[in-house]
Amino acid sequence: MSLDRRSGCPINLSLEVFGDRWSLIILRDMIFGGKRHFRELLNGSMEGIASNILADRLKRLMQLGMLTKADDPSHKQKAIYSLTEMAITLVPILAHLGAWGRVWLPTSEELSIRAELLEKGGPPMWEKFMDELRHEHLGTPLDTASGLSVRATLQAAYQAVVASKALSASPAA
Amino acid sequence: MSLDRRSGCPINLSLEVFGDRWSLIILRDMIFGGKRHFRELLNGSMEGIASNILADRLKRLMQLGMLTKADDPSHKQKAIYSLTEMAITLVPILAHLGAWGRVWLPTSEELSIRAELLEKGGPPMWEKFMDELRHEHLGTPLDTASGLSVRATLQAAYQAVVASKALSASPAA
DNA sequence: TCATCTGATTGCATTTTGCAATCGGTTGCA
DNA sequence: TGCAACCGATTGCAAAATGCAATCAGATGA
Repeated sequence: MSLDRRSGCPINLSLEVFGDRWSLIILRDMIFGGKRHFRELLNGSMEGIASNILADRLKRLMQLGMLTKADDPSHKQKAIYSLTEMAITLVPILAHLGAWGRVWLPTSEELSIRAELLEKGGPPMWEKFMDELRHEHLGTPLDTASGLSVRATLQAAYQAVVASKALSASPAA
Repeated sequence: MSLDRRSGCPINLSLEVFGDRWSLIILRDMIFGGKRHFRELLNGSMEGIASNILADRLKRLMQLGMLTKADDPSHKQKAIYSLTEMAITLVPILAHLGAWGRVWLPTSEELSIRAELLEKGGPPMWEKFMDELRHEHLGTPLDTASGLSVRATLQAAYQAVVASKALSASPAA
């Protein structure tokens, strides 16, 4: 996990940033899950990252300029991690990645509904989402004043699928 | 490099397919470089992959359904690797990845011109490119009969930058 | 007071990687 | 016919990365 710089190829350099098994997972949880704290990332992700790997990746992502860290005013020990613009602009890549995975890989229905929605929303939805992330993480004003946030919309769709699956599994209570 | 299936999340599953340092590099060289043989991939890529890693990744990508392998009729020992539709549909992801890397990472000018062109071309150019790849690798007919192939276009742009840089480096012969 | 939670760190076994040398078979050329 | 060059790999080995569990000191809440 060093900074080789094997070549100046854009694809290669991108891979050197997040071409490992965990960096993008962490960013995914921050972007789509709204996770900001070490413990949230440690326990919250389904994949179960180890704490030493998480610490290493957070440090690395900060060195690379993808994250910043700040003290949480509400708790002297708590650190808040924020996405930088560099990380926020990964949203279209994550959207494509999710769309591709949904088509070609054995994704679970609950988890792929969000990828489907994000794909259907297209660039306008991605832009709106990035604006919301900038507001959350960089403190920029939200110019588009619209009701439900993209994250909440995606989460609601997920909950709906989970609920409907639970219902069909046990039709009567 | 096993097939964990840590979770059914589309992004996670995608990462389990090409979330390592070499798989996407190999696919990049096949897609953009037109490489089809083991030796071409071994010696052709700037990053210098080791032969055992290359062999391992080719095997793995075949198991995952991203590549197929066939005998080269012209040479009893030669194997030809082909992209499957699953791999060809990575083109938009590679385009986005290149575009992102070009903005945020210290890419070399020669190598980033292709990413820039591919980004500017947008989905229509990607579709044309994918059609050409299907023709090369899957034998499907080329419905759009247009002059220069996308790969040749990108390559020409690359050569032009290389030539202009060489000129400005040594103005007179 | 004291259990719990905070962001980590340490030690250790396992796995993956990178590198160089090598393999048996094929080909093209003299 | 000889032989160097090339074909797609394979092997051995050292170094690095990973996964896992235990642990840390300080802060917090009851």
